Amino acid sequence: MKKSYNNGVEATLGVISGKWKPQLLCYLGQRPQRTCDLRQNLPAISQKVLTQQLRELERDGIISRQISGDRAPFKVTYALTELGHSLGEILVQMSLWGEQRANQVPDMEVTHDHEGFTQLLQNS
Amino acid sequence: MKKSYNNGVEATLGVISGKWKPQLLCYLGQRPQRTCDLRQNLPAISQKVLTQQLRELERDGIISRQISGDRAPFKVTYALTELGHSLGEILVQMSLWGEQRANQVPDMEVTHDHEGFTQLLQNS
DNA sequence: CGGTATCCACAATGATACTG
DNA sequence: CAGTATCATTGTGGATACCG
Repeated sequence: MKKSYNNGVEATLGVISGKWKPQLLCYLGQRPQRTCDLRQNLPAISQKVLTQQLRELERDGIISRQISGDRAPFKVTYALTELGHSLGEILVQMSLWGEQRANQVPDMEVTHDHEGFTQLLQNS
Repeated sequence: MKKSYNNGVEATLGVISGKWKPQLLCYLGQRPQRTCDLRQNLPAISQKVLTQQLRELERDGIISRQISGDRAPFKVTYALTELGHSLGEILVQMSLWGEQRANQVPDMEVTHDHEGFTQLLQNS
């Protein structure tokens, strides 16, 4: 069945929305990473949800998945695709806007700055 | 309690994510609107959820709410704030990215183009 | 007209145990 | 090491009735 959105904003949100996706995109923007690397960067995520979010990003063409090894233990590496890199400008802008906003609202904080996402831009 | 985000992207998503928020921002970007106007533009939304999403946007400083009339029936008008307008560039970029993507994926369509959001930019 | 209150359905995320 | 299966929990949105 055909997926229909009212506007492009919703379509984009459909790709980057997800509890861990911004962080995953940030880390993968720096360099390709193995599953265990991602788990180390995100200790709080469960195996199931990590796989879920990665599968969705892969299905949407944002990241690639490459397996090496013929038998367990396998080595799986995820990397941003060209389409993934094309999200760079949007993510940087969103990051900057969110940071500015957090600086103006007392009860809000942003723990990591936008630098991670700017690197995503450069590597493209 | 202090709301904490890992990065600015999540903070921004916290503001614009919501089933009807992109459409609400699009319509309010054109001109201020009364509740009944919004309901007419969005026939499928329930009263409860409409109020919910508007309250959240108001709490986040994206829109303003003005009541006129001392007794029922009241007249309530919503309008984008300056902060709301500052989302314009991000929304336009997201809209464009989403449209391009829909053009490349067979099973995806975007029914309204980005023009609505560009008007949001001009009125600021 | 605009909004609230209640109750309900479903989607998204999480915990845990298990597999090749 | 990476992933799946199952079940529990939570959050978001929807249906309906009612209020000033």
